[in-house]
Amino acid sequence: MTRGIRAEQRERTRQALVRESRRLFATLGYGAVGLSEIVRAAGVTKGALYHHFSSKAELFRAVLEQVQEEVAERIAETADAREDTWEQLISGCQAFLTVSTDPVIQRIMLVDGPAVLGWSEWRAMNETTSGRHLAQVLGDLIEEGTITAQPVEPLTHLLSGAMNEAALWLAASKDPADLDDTQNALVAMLRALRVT
Amino acid sequence: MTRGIRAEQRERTRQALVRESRRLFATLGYGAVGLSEIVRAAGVTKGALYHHFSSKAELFRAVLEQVQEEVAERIAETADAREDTWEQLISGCQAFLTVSTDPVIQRIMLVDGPAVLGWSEWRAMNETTSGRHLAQVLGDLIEEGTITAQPVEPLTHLLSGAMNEAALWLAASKDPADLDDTQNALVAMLRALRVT
DNA sequence: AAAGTTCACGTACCTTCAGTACGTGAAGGA
DNA sequence: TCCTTCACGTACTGAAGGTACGTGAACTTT
Repeated sequence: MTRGIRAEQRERTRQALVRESRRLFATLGYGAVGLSEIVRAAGVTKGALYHHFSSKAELFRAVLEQVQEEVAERIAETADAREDTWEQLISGCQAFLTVSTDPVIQRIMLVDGPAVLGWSEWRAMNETTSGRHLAQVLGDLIEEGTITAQPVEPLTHLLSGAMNEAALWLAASKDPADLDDTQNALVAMLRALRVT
Repeated sequence: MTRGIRAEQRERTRQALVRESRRLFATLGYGAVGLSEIVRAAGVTKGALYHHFSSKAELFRAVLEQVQEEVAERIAETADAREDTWEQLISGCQAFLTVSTDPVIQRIMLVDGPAVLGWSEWRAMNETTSGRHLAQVLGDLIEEGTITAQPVEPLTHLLSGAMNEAALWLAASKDPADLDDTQNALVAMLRALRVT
């Protein structure tokens, strides 16, 4: 079956819009990028943009969704290589710190994301991607008795926030030893959760 | 000595601008508040606003500064009541979680702050207020041998980020037990830093 | 295959917003 | 008393996000 020449073209323009706006949002920040700049880079007009997205914020939302999925995939890839649940947690956290050092991911996912979409919506999106993996692993570890029985949600937010902030700092830091130091401190804190 | 009727009036308008914009930024968010709305609420015109602040972002910066100082003061108040350095850390962290639950502080300090001023500048401001207290106490604890010797900065960012995110979650949560659960989990993680 | 319908845009326009240029009148100094 | 300074107010501008409507090619129907 042919996919239809029209549907094909539609998908191409949509992808061009997402791709170019992702690049511009990442380098200049959401607020500093105008729609005219985006459509010029994508080779279309504002009419096309508003045919695909109902607002600038929703275009950003589409970009953020793409970024989130990429991050989640790369983390899951690393974590799922391990058999032991505990080691999945450790390697997953380390993978997050490594991946999130990318300035592109930083600006879109960690800085502009909450401000543009509002924190609660940003949280909800996170929950469906990389946040779910963390909560899942933590829940497994509690169930198998590796870490102390306790509510999962507070723990998830504490760790997620710690890693977000650490990633932002690491990206701006110059000393390459900082990454090691941070990972060591993080692992020490994680170990605190284990039953003795 | 008279302070001068002109300097007095100047201060009054400036404070009115900061006060009203703080209220509006907190309720609607930085992006959704227009300057016209602010000057109308403050009872002045845009000419006055731009006489005091060179841009909308710098007005926000003044507001954020005020909020940061208030938060830092309230935390220092709680922490300094304790003699033991370790207990200063614990009570300070708990105070932060309590204070930062205020939605006004949330939106300005944690959500819009990094996006409007950029993360690095936001970090720098934090460092001069509440962030300094945390780094100070952690440094003291390392020096007195209470917690394991390690670089202070990674630790500071991990904890700071953990508390920021937890505060945002707590403000949105409905179960009052969440606060206790979070504080327990946080204290458990802090205890992990102690030398055995 | 011809006529009708849908749809993926392009064009032109509107509204609102941050920011600026300049005027003004009262406060302060000489 | 005259001159200067300064804390605003007024009027305007450019650009931004968003909208109304037109159009031609792709699909559907008969």
